[in-house]
Parts: sequence; C-alpha cells; structure tokens
Amino acid sequence: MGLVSRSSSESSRADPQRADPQRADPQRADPQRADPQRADGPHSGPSGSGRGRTGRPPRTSRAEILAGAHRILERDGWEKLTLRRLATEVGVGTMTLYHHVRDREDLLVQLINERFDRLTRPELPADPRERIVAAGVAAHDTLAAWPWAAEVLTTDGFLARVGDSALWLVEAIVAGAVDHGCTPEQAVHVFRCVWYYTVGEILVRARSDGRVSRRDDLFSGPAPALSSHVDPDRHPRLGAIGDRWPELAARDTYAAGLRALVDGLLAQAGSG
Amino acid sequence: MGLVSRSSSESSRADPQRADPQRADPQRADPQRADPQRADGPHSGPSGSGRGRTGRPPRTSRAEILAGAHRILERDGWEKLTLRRLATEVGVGTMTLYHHVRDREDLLVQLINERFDRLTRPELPADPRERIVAAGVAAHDTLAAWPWAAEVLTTDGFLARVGDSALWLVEAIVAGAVDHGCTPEQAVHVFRCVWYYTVGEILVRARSDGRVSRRDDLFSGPAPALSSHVDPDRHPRLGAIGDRWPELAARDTYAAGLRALVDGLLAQAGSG
DNA sequence: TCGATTTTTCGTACATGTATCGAAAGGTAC
DNA sequence: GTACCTTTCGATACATGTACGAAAAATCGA
Repeated sequence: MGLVSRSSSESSRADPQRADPQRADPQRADPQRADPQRADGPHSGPSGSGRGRTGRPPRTSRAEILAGAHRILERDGWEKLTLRRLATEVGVGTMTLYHHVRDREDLLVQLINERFDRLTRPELPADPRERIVAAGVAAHDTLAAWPWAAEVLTTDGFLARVGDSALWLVEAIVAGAVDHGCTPEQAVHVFRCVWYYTVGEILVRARSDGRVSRRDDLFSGPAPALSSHVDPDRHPRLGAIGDRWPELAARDTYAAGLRALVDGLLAQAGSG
Repeated sequence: MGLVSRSSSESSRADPQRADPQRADPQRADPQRADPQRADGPHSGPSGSGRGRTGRPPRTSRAEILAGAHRILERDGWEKLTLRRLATEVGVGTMTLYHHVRDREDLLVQLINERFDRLTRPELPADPRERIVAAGVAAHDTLAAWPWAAEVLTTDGFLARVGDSALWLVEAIVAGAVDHGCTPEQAVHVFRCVWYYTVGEILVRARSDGRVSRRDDLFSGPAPALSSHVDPDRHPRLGAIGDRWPELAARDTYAAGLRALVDGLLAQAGSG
C-alpha cells in the first residue's frame, strides 16, 4: 500500500507547478514519488523507494505542504499563513517550498483546488435555469467560506489553473445555458456574467466582514459604510435610506441577485 | 490667487487620512493649507502663508503626493509604485508620506477618488432603467482603465471611503431603482448586485489582461485559458466550445451583462 | 569505484510595507 | 523672546515574498 494510491489525487491535475519558471526547464517536478510519509525519522529509508528516478529524493511533498497549510489556517488563521511559517510547520527550509509551489499565489490556488476536490457535488436540478443557479450557489458557498479566496479568485487564468475538480461547475452552467436554448457564444456569456457576479460578491463581502471579525487590531470601529456623510440635498435617495444602509448591505442576497441575473440573461438570449 | 482655490477640491472630502491611527489623536491633519507649490526653491517664502495655523508648515501636500504617484504610474508602471519610490519622487522622507496617507491602501483609494473627481459626469438618461445602466457603465469605464484598481475596490468600506466624487453614481443607481418602483430595500439590492457584477468584471478582466500586457516579464505565454485540458467526455459542452473559449472570453460583454442583470432585477422587484 | 548528472534542499540577500523612537525644523500665540 | 504645536525625516527594526546559487543526495555510466 501507499505506493501509488496517494499520487492519484495529485497526478490528476495536469501541470500545476511546472517546477520553477525561471530556471532551466526540467519540467515535471512531481512524477510519481514514493509517498514520502516522513513521519518516522529523518529519512525512513528507501524502502521501496522511487524506481527509475534520479536526483536527490524529495523529503517533502505537495500533499504535505497543503496539509500543513490547512493546519495553519485552522489553528492560527488566514493571516498567519506565510511561507516562512508554513515551512517551519512542515519542517523544511523556506525556499524548499518553491520547488513544490511556484509562488504564494500558486499555493493558494492549489488549496482552493483541493477544496473543490473534496466538495461533494450537489445534485443539480433538471431545469436548466435552476441548474445554473444551483451551480453558482455551489461555487459561491465553496469559496465564500474562505475569506482569503479573494486573493486568488482573480489571478491570471484562475479558471485555467482550476483543475478538473471545479470544471464540472463551469460545465454545469454552460450546459444549462445551452439546454435552455443558448448558442455556445451566449452560453459562454452567461457563464462569464455569473462568474463576475459571484467573484464580485465574494470579494466585496469577504473584505467587508473579514476586517471586522479578524483584523480587529486595525480600525477599531466597524466600517462607517456609507450613509454617515451623505448630503440629503445632493443625494436624496441615499439620504432617505440613511442609517438603514448598513443593515441592508449586510443581508445575504447573493442567490436572489444571481437568479435575477440568470433570468435576465436567459431572456436576453431567448429574444436575441 | 492660489490661496483657497485649490484647497477646495481637497477639503471637500471629509476625513480621509485622519493623520495616523496610532499616535495621539490630533485629528485633522489637513485643514486648509496655503497651497505649497514647492516648485521654485527650498521654501518659496511664506508669501501669503497659512492664516491661523500653528506648527511647522508642511513642505508637501497630499496633492503633491498624488501627483507624484501619477507620474510614477505613467512613467514606470503600476508595479513600481512603492512608498519608498514615491517618497523619492516627491522628494521627501519615506515616513513623511505616512503623515498624508494612512497606508498604501489609503493612497490608492485617494488616487481613485481623485480620478472620480476629475470624471465629468455623463448625462444620465431619463429612463430609470437606462440610468442605472449608464451609471454602471460610467463606473466601470472609470475603474477598468486602471488595472491596479483591483487592489482597492474590495477594501473594507471602499464605498464608505469613496468621497462625494463617486457618490452620485450610487445615488444614480439607487434613484433609478426607486423611480422604477422599487422599495428602498430593493433599490439597495439593485445597487449591490450591480456593484458586485461590476467589481467582479473589473477584477477578473484586469488581472487577465494586465498580466499579459504589463507583467510580460513573467509567464511568457498568455494564459492557457481553459479549453486546453478539457475532457470532452466528462465536459461535453466545454469540449464543444473547445478552442473558441479564449476568443469568446476576451469579448467585452460588460454592458450586455449589466443590462441583463438590471432587467432581471427590475422584473424581480416589480413582481415581488 | 569514481565522476557526471539530476533533483532537491536551503542559506543568504534584497526590496518592500509597516512601525517606533526621537530629534530637529519652522511656524504661530502670548 | 518664550512656549507651544505641527511637520519632517533619519535610524532602526521586523516580517514578508522571492531571486540566486551552492551544497547535498541520490542514480547512472564508465
């Protein structure tokens, strides 16, 4: 046991981490390695060690790094997840991490990918419209729990780096649109709008709550959140809302807004 | 001339920069100061200097700092805008900046505020629906040109820190919704959805293009952008789109999506 | 067995944002 | 002039991401 079983969940993803971008191009830094374990000694001996692999045997693996990151996240919180601390947690030099993740961003992307891996896919409704909404809600719920997801969601080609684990979500939305009668162009449009809306909601909400709950060391008071310095003459509608803005802005209206968006998009596509 | 004329655009904003958060609380570090000029010598002489102000007269002003930031942005690019470099550019010590901006984030917020200040407000259509769309497009266009806006858009209470200069946008959207028949609650909902969608679009797009156009020193190739590693069996719809994804994803569909969103929201509100 | 090769590890160094401390400078108010 | 007040800004410190390159540890070819 333990020879190939674990590597399955890793090799599924294609090339995330392509070693380092700068150096020579010895791509593929993670061919199957004899699962490093590393729990029972300095080097647990090459019992059944890597067959046909040259080079210094790795002492750590990406799986270990991600596990350490999870430990830090749960124990110390998001803002304590630094590369140095993670290296200490895993018991390895700081720069060693860079052989398993391209950079900090890559680490976070991999964490999110892992989360999507573990997510049990919900049953998607048969109705195309509802399927789109359900997929959006699933993506939203998965990401919204991690305030730091904001730091990664918008990275270049995030969707490209998202493994198969989250691709079914994209597929679900596109398929829902097509099943509803959209052309492929329109379906992509639908997906992108849903994605923008979802990302925006998560990003804005995550920061707004996060500051208050976590980083209370800064800015003692909660955000004044508009409405404190509005001139009712120049902005009558805002003035009319007045102090109710914070309360209204705190409501969770993601699903309602998503439904409106999808309704509008599908109507647009149908009549176009 | 030059005594109060310039300070008008600065004193309009209420309290952004409340000196430093840590020290004593001598709030209000920027009462009107006699516009510092500082272009013609070590100290251009107190000709008509500040009336009724005690303490050492400031050698630099927030306006100068923002101007220097602009210079760096245009000359060296966004990633070169660091506090040390900005201090050198303006010709002051690094820590002096902290007397005018709370931190880096605050600097960026002020830059955006300034941009909104300079924005000539477009004529808003009379039709409520079109007014909402026009306001959204105006906000989008203003922010989308600055890729680094992404770093600020989601900061805690961004809307709260946005000066009057951008508040008319919020007002326009809320007013459009109310004029269409929405309750205040629904109007806030409309605004938030539009805001989420807009922020999401800007953030995702900015990063996607930005990497390629500006930071071409990293990652030589453009983003693989999905579609390269899709399994047509598991994701038939994505497989059908195939290589067309990059092209479709590159289109500018912000306005179309916004219109769909607004349509859906207003329909939702009307029938609710 | 010895050197070449390959891969991993990791110490060192640098730029950055942020922060404290403290001292000087340059004004106004009395 | 003296007292105060505000701004400037250097020295210093710390944590961070990460570029660079050398050392270590394995296999392979001779």
